[in-house]
Amino acid sequence: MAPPMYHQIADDLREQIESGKLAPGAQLPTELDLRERYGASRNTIRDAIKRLISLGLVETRPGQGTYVVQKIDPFVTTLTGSPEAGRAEDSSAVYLSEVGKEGRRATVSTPRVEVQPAPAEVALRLRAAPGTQVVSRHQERYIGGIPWSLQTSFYPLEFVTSGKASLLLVAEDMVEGAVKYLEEVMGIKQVGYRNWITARTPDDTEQKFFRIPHDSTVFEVFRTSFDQSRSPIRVTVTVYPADRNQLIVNVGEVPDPMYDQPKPEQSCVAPAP
Amino acid sequence: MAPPMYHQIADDLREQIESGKLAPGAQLPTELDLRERYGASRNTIRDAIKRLISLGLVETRPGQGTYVVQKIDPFVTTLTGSPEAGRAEDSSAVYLSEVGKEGRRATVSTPRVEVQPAPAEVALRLRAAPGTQVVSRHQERYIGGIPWSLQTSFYPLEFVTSGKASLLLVAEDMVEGAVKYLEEVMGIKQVGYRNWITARTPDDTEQKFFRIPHDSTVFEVFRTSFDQSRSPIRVTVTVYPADRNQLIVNVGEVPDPMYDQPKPEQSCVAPAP
DNA sequence: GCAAATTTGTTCGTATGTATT
DNA sequence: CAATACATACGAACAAATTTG
Repeated sequence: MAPPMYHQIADDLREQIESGKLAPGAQLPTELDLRERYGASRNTIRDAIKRLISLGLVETRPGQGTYVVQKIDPFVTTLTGSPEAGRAEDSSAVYLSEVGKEGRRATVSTPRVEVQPAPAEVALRLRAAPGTQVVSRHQERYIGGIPWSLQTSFYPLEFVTSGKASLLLVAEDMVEGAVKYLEEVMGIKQVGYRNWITARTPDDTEQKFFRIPHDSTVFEVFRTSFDQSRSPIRVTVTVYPADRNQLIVNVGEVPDPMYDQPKPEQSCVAPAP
Repeated sequence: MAPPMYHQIADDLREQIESGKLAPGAQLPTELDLRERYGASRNTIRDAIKRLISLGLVETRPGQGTYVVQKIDPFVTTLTGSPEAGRAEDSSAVYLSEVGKEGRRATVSTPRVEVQPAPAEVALRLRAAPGTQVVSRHQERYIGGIPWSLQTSFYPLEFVTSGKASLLLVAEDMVEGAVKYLEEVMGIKQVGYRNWITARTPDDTEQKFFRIPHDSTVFEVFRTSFDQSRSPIRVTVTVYPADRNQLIVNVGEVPDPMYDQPKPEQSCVAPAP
């Protein structure tokens, strides 16, 4: 009934990491060293390391070695801004556990603007037929130089073909915010929005941009905005790598979230007795 | 620069699964069959299958074979109920994409009640010193017989030592809801709460209960409830396996979410040109 | 109920390729 | 270029779980 050897080796290394015996950033012994240390074959050692990778505890660098991951202070995004808010919700809502830390300002790439058929999940939320043409605005977002999220907003094509909101096609950041702009030129007022949160593995683009392994996890948040008549006016899809992002949802009256900023820890749900 | 063979094999099988050539529930050819089909060694075939597992496309059953996963209709939980609501928020907020489907009622185990030192993340949120004794109430929750979530609520021990809320120690489901009970016996009114959402890999208990692999993903939602004086009165930790759960956050006025219930699809963020 | 056949899980050894120093 | 370290791939053997005869 003994667990397999590569489990035991992984557990032993995990304990060393979590106890601090192997500090963040430190290099693990090479696979050949571990092979001797544990009296196992190299393949078995590699199986153990694969488990540590899937736990997010270590990373391997070809030609260099295996290293204990440096967990960065997570970015925390509040999803419940005021319904009228244009863009301030996102960037201003990023709290950092080390307050006043330098070099962590949010920056955004210039958007890539396209007219394309709406992906199925977007068409559904815009209540449009599958394949309907829409305007998409795609941006890469960083905090303190670290890849933070990938965001794409989709608008009905009528907004621009009607000639009223042609600025949506300009590949420049909308500093004032798209919500405010749409209200000014079209009289469309955002009265609410819904966030739909899922988790999945990253695609190739996301793996490269965030530099995360293929079997890691990303949050995918679909935000559908609605106007006075309860019609969808925009769908924004934001992808956050789960290893460096957390989400906050406030309901009713709550104190400032800086109160209870946790440190990275393990589970705290009581196990069975 | 060709991708390694186990990538190509995995991609080929993935295409067959996503095209429907290999239907959900169907058995893949055995490893020995695939070994001949692709002219690779068994270990290489197994590496390819491991990739499909991490994508959540297949599962292996020792002694039986490898099967295409049957994705169940996801459970969708709305995190933004009314601040005063006691328990109705959770169970009533589970929408199902196939409306009226039978056998999908939410059921809850009788709680396991303990007095224990607060885990670090809980103590922090209750603004108590680390290790402070708290009352914990732990429940297993199912929908239609399927393990849905594990929930543990933590209350300050003073609530019971003061003699006012001794029902918190009774190992029975609080049908009326704990929030309503606390208001009745202690005059504590919940005016708001905050959900703090993270993602991580499951621990042993969660792997067994949800029957998910060790490298899969769970949502961990910390809900801190606050009273009139902005003091925390309860911390509820809920763990949802990400393969069958999605979360909704409503802000402002939004239409009924049944409108845009998506089907399981892949990413819809436009890749780089 | 048991034995045999089937299928995946673990472990070893070895060789070669690729990335980094 | 050489040395080092991880990545890929092959072959083989036995163990453990499940189904079948």
